[in-house]
Amino acid sequence: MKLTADEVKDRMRHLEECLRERGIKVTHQRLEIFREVAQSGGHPDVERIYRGVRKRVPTVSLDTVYRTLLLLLDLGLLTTLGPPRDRARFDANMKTHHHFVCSKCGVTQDFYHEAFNQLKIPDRVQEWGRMERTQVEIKGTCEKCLRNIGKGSEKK
Amino acid sequence: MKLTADEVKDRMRHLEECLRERGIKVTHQRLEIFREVAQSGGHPDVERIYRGVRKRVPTVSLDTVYRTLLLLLDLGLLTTLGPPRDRARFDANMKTHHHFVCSKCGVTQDFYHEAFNQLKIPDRVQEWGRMERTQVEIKGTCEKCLRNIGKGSEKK
DNA sequence: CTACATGCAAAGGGTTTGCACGACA
DNA sequence: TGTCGTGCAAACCCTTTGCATGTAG
Repeated sequence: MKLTADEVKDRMRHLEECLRERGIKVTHQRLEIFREVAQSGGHPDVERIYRGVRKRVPTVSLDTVYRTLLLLLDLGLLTTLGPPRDRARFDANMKTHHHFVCSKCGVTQDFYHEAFNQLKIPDRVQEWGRMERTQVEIKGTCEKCLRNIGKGSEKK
Repeated sequence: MKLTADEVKDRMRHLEECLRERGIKVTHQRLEIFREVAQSGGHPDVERIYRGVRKRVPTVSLDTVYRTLLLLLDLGLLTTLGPPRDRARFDANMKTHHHFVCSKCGVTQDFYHEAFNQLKIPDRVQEWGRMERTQVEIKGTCEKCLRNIGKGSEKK
């Protein structure tokens, strides 16, 4: 579920704005790290983002990637799958979308589905805080893992 | 969202059945580790489960807790929040339920809501594998974190 | 009795932190 | 030019693994 080239450009502009507004410096590394997540389809983890960015910024360090991703999370420019922080996998797609997660191998597929975008949140839940995004998460076993059943562990 | 005492007993019986069926030994540790997750409300992580079990089985070791939780996942007796394995938080509540996750502090609240239990999965998604559970995940900011805004970081 | 499970300790990986150098504003 | 960001390396987790001992079946 890749963003288009134009969408990426928009998001980059938005990033620069956000940074300037808050007096946070616009560095080459921050731009490229964000670009890497925005361009990538899928839900890259830190390691994958690091490898991608290094192709364009060979001197970037792993801890800068960590620090930048946490910064982008705080700014609300990225989200994570599942609870934040812990071994996170990042997502720059802020359009409402939904997930199919394989409970064997953990692979996560995005999909769009209009009917899932308008779910009414129960009133008592509304009171727990400020609601920001509603996503449907379907857990199951992906085709690949189904084929592997009985052929030993496909984990990790 | 605690299970009742009776539900815990049922789940324990079910666990013993599952283990025996597969010729896996029913040990004191396995029973108590499962009980700990089943009894606990919330979504304990490994550390918390370890501390709880140690009150009743003081000699249990952390790696046994890890091994047992992975075993229980494989048997389908537990689930995790978000993708499996990575820094998992466990859930023994296999009834269909939904989550509100605070994107600041990561706190996760369960809720039941009948309308969310019967969502129709799009056909093209059905084809990706075997669908097992559909959950709605609402991300937002919890009351507590909203009150803390501007008072410095409330993270971690 | 035998195979499997456990506990211990050490190794392995991922993430965070402290500090001096370098780059944006 | 001053301040914030970066890179490096070491520290700090959390998780997994190897092996001898213990125990359920």
